[in-house]
Amino acid sequence: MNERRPPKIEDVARRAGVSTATVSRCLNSPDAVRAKTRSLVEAAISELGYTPHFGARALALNRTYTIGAVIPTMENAIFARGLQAVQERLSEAGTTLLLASSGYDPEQESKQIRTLMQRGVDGLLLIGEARPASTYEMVEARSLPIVLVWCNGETTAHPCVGFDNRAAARDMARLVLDHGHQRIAMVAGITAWNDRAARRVEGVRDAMSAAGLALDDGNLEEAEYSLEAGGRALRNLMSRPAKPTAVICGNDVLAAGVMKAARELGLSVPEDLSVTGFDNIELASVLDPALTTVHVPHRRMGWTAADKLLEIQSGSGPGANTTFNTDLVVRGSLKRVG
Amino acid sequence: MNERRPPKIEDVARRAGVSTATVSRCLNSPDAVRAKTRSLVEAAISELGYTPHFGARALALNRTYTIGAVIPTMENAIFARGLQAVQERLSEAGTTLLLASSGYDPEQESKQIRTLMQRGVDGLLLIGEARPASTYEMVEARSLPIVLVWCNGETTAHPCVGFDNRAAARDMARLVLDHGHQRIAMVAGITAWNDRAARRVEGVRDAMSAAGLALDDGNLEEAEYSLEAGGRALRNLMSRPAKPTAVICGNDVLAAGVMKAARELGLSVPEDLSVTGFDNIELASVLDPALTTVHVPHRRMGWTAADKLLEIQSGSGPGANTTFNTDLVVRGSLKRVG
DNA sequence: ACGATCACTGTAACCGCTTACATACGGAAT
DNA sequence: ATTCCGTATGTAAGCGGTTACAGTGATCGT
Repeated sequence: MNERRPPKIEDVARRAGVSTATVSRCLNSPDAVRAKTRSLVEAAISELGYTPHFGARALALNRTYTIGAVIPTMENAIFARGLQAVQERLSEAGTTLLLASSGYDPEQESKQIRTLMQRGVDGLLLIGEARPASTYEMVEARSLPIVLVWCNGETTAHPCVGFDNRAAARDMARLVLDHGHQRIAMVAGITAWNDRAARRVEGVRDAMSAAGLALDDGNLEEAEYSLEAGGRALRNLMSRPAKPTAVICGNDVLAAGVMKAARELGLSVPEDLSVTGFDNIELASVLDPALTTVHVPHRRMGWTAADKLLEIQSGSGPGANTTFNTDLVVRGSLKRVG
Repeated sequence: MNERRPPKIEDVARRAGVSTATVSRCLNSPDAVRAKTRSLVEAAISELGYTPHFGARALALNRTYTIGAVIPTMENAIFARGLQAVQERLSEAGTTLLLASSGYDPEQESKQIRTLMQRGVDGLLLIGEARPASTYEMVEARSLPIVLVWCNGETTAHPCVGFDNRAAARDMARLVLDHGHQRIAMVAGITAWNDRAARRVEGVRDAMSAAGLALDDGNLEEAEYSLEAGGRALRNLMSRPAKPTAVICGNDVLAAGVMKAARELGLSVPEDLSVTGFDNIELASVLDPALTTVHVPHRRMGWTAADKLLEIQSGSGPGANTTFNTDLVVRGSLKRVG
């Protein structure tokens, strides 16, 4: 019943006995108005419960205090944690995060970016560097600030905050090799339009070639981001002549799927099969045996990305890329052989 | 370099040789304009790459085609999946989801709601029913449509889409009792301002009382939503005189923490200790043994909530609450005793 | 042939806020 | 006292859409 329209700046002005300009100034540059006037205005504001109209502000300023992010999926924990960090930082700066997801599909991603741009976001946060040139062009046409996360800028000039996926995967593969494994297979994420997955494959390949081993159709499986896909991949690998003694996975979820399938195949981990993951999500620590994986500093990545976005937005140049170090987390799923 | 300002409706009008009103009509009520004119305008629009200014639209219509949601946390999968579904449905209807998180803190939640309201969201989606009256009042003052999820409206008149947490927990407890357990403990989520957690405790208590058993300080632990907290809770329970043979957990994450801690304590699940969860997140199926838990139809809940929100928004009344059924998922972590 | 009716389209007011510019005022310098 | 200047405030023109209302032809009935 009580649906009276919300107060506007004019109502505040009238009540405080000043002009709308003064009210606006109280809100946007408080020092420009005398302390006495200001307290008058502030009283009126709180009595009326006034709050500026978002659309009107966006129109007048051509600025929304919103940054948009497109992540591959909300359903899995990897991005959620990083984004949570981004959000924390942004909200300290009075900026809101508008979140969309693409389902790992570059076309969907482009569509979502378009939507975000229509809503006038002040900046864009995207995962990884691999996407069609047309997508980048669309963003550049509006010269929107953009920051890429989870990558280190190997193939793009856009500012990046992330880590070296390739080096991290190489380290993990070396670790597995150091444990005496020779028949090593990899279950990777889908590498098409996913540079994180692709770099991880390259990293593993680097280390294996250096040891005189090959990673090829015979011992490499790509699988979408799910437990089931990981399981299928393992079954495929195990149906080949040279069964691996270790499986390096492109992420923890695939590794969990692999471990589950191994159990179903009657293989015990790590006695019959060593398994490693990537990301170090919570899941990794509750598996039995616990998963050997690569720890990625999600939260620091998120904070830094947010900071960088705010910087760029406020005019200062994008500055250098930020590349974090990753750490190997050695747990029970990896065993020495030979 | 190419930072020319985006085209406005006037540019389109000029190019198509019509007035801005006609362009606007082409966009908003296409039937009101002659087909020939329309194609002229549409051509101009696509040549210029015109896209309406969000803020201007919001100002003129006093409507943002945005609905806001506040969830306790993005970091865990339960809400992510439901929200993903909400988003899918909304985006089909041309509406965007603006997401915020409260960290399970009612004060934070209120703050986030305020922020969303300032941004002019057309509706609100909240988790659960328990929150300070002042929060509800704030929303009602602006007569904003609101839908609650994950609950069944026991304590509120607001429209709800969810399930009966109490009944589901009761079913689970009965199942455990039917397996012969007598010394049963519960590790619940924090129940303050969290009706889901509270109802689940009540449900377990219902079933136990009916069996002549008590759930009290001696065999009930509350723990925040994390593996570690679940582990701590189990250690507490196990340090008491009457060690339980089964632990019913308020959610899967706590259950995973309990199972991990059990392992560390040298207890094997389910031989020494049965464990059950709630939510049936992916995690439940990769645990070893797999977790007996309650399946909740997250996706359908999300879809339905989105539909209801759109309905209310478009004027039709809120209609009845929707209550989904839950299912017990029986897996290896629960064993018969006695 | 003429007015009535209908289907489109144009004009311009308005949505609520910001801000360039004009104005008013008080005090310091002359 | 007059001029000048800086500070605080007011006035009003946008920002880019939507839409009530007015206007314009074309069509139709008589």
